[in-house]
Amino acid sequence: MGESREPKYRAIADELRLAISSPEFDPDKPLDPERALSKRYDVSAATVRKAIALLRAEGLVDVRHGSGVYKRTWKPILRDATKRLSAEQWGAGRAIWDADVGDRLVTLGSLEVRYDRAPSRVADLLGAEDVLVRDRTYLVDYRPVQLAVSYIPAEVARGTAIERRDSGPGGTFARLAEAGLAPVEFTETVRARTPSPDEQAKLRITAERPVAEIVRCAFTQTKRIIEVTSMVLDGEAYVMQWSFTS
Amino acid sequence: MGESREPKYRAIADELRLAISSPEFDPDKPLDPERALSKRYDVSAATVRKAIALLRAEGLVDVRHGSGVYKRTWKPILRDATKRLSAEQWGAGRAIWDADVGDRLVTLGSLEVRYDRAPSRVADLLGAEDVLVRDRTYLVDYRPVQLAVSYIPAEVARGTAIERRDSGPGGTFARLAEAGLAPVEFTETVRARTPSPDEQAKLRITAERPVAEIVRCAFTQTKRIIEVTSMVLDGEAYVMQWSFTS
DNA sequence: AAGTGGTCTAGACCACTCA
DNA sequence: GAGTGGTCTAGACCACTTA
Repeated sequence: MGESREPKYRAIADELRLAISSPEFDPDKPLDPERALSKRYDVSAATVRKAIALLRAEGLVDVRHGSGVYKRTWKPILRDATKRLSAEQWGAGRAIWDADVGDRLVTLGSLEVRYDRAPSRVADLLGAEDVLVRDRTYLVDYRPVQLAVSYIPAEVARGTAIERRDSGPGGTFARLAEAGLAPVEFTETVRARTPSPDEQAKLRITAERPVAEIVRCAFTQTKRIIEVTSMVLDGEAYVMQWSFTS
Repeated sequence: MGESREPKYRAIADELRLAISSPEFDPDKPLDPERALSKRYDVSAATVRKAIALLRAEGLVDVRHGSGVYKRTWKPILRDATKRLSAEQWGAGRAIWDADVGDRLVTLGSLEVRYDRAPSRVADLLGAEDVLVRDRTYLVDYRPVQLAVSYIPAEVARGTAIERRDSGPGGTFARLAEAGLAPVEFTETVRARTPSPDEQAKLRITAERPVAEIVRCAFTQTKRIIEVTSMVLDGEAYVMQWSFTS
């Protein structure tokens, strides 16, 4: 009996998923520890671990080494790239996912500004090797959710507020506009992938959890790429949105 | 000696990653089998498996049960949502990733058309419970890379070519236009996440490999949502792109 | 100090592919 | 049938958190 085509670790993952999906499940209390689950389901510890690894990849639990496995409570952040364009008119109040609409406290975790050589791909896009690099991390509720690195040709940035940590009201784009190089068109290129070891450390996620990588090119009126930004977002933390006309 | 903060399975993954990254590595020949690697590195089979699981999540290898582990050779497909708008002018020839520009053979793997009840979220968006569902799978090189499910209010689709498997020249949108319901504005909402068991089976990927879920709402001139499509893309197979103005 | 998750071993047996 | 990956066991020891 027990048809059991499904591996044990998947069956256990299914049960745990169901258990924590209840709204009554207290997110401040850990799940039963691995050893207890191992006894309850009468399987080896390794099998329980595989089940938990699955839930972890799905973003349903946070694992704290030495402490326990906790239900993850997280409302994703809505990143609306084209908000200024049309979101209020077309998309408002019609969200598919239960996401916060940008009003959540997104804070700057760290910021480093330096002159450097651009990575070859970025250099190709910008048509410049020497660049100003603005490298930063964003936090929500003290949790890192996004890495962003911007590249601007050094000749453009030199002597402007762009090279200061605080680039002033309106930020980098406002300064570019003042220099007659206002970005008017943007292209965002996106991949869903697994994080590099470096990104895992900075975002404090495991190798199994997906991230979205967004590379944004900002074009001036003369179709010159004036700024390139590479962003890496914790996949579970964000919902991204774009609007466009046919 | 042997500082070795790095777990063995990561070190082995690093070595294998390096080995297959060589352009000379023959993608038609499998890597050395697990048992051989286990001997070579003097570790248990489980440790080798963990290393290979990592490469698999990164999309670097394809594992064929009973056959072996193969280097994955795959150029991602460029999905340019706003191509008609501006890609030729602004983005052309300036790609960050080495992607095929849509000319690759993307074929229909399966297509099912039926009338049904809409999932509650879709019903909310459409303002209709009874819908025509167009459910399809797309292949590239005989490999499933995308699942797409479209929902159109039943009252709109009934009696038009939309309810036929072949919806005619220009497809569904052309038929909607003929009915005076041309989609003119689109909102695409995107998440990077892990696939559900069903999606894993259909896309033939494992739970660790990320997918991108895109929900597209098509608006008519009167700001009515006339069509909702949910797409699930193999994250490693696609590069997505959007363009917009400030 | 006690309890948690993280890594690892040395096996066993099953499911699948391929010549 | 020989060889491959997939699941699983019953341990051991280490790293980290909490009190």
